[in-house]
Amino acid sequence: MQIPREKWSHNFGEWFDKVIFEAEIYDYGRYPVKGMGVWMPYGFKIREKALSLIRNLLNGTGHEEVLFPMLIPEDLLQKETEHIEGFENEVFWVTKGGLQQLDVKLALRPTSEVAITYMESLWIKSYRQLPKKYYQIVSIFRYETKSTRPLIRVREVSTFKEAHTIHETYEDADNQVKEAISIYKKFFDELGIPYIISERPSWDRFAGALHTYAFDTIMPDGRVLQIGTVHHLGQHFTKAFDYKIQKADGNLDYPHQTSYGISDRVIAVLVSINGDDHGPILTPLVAPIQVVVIPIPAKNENDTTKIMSYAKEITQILNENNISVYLDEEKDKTPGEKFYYWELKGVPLRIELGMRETNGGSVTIKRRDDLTSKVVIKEKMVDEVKGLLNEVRRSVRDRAWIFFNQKVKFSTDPDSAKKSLEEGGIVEVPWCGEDSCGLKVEEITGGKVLGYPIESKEINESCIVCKKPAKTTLRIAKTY
RNA sequence: GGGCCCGUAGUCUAGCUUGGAUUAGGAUGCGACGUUCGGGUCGUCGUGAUCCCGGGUUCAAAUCCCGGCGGGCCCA
Repeated sequence: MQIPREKWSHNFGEWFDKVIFEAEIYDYGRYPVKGMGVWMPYGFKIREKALSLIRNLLNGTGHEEVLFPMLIPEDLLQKETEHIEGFENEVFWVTKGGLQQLDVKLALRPTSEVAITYMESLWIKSYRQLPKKYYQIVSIFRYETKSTRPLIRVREVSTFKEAHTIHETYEDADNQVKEAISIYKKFFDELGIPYIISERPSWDRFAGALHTYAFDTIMPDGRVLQIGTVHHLGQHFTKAFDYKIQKADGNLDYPHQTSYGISDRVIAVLVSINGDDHGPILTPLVAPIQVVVIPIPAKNENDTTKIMSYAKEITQILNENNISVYLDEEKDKTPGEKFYYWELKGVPLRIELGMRETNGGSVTIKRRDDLTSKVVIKEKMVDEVKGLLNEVRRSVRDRAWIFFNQKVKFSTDPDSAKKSLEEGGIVEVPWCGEDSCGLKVEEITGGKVLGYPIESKEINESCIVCKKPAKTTLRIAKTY
């Protein structure tokens, strides 16, 4: 049996707000500052699992975790004019200390390029110290004025996983960009989040970047969400700081940098991507509880006592085998009520234990994703549970990719492109490579340009706007 | 950037147009007791609201007017 996905797909906004609130993931809209929410214990655990995955990936590739101050003085932020222009409308400022007006305003970091470049200029003087790869997981702030949304468009991104690297040459930085992309691929693959990677067009690059590559995914309602970005910064920031290093050949030159980051949105996607009308289905990798044990009381107290002690035994076995398990002993709730509750929490597997199982020395294991159940004897339970956790993980990931791939389409004329956009998802159109045509595409289709593939595709089509031979495809979508 | 809608217990909501007696009603949640328990059991009792904030009109404001704050939607 498949739980329907009506509300999930057709009424996604409501579904999402309800789920993160009722599943006690993120309390949004009640804390009295616009655009800021509270991570509740259950959500915090999901967040931690995702963070530990990215930490492992970054640590394993020579990145070192650091922690910079949250405040950046105005003069530092203004070192790089293009950069500040890209952000100036959305910076939060600290202007007072107590009753005193500050001489130098302090910005709540919107991102950390300038802060990190400044310190790098003090720490790193020679090519022999390069490459250097730093990262930090911190809050960043953006003064969004309207349409804030929980986890998706917030004023405080509370888990910005930002990496900053510095290199001797352009090529070294370019290779770092490739490594970053492969790290992010692994990250999203592990989490079972489908994505498409595009190079952002010139008018939509990160302020101060030579190249911006972005990971985008498609939400249940068909709108596209940016979930990760990788920037080749070139010498932009090091020049602004007039920061040179000694190169291998003895000359002094500005080092090259990259930066890349992933926001809270990854949690929004984790919760949404595998959902159905009963709630989310958390991939076992991030599920705070992988297995919930639900005892089914018997007709008489004596038997019920037996069932309860059997349930405890089962719970303990799973626990000892490193499976995160929770026994729902609540007496005043009926099993049915518990089923709904734990489905809303997205727990991937549940074990139902009644008189049948207790007498038979067996367990009934039910999958959250398709509600199929399996009865196995106690001795085989641990292997079976581990197998099923992997199975659920694989199966929700496949399902997510199928959903995603169905929503990526190709159009050669504006009308059908526009029509496809209305249906949601990403539309690829042939493009000559000119910015003017790219901007025109947004105008004639009503979509937003995501960018173009990193490896240009050979296509025998003519540009959707100017009809000259197309060099590549341009991806457009309705975005968040 | 332009336009529109909304704000009532923890949550959802009735009441607002036509101001006054509905004790601001209900559902859900929460607590207690009992009853149930292989997909949201039922009943009784209890708990819970500065009707977003400030000002104005009025004998009288949840209700009308103005401002603010907050939430949402559409267009660009």
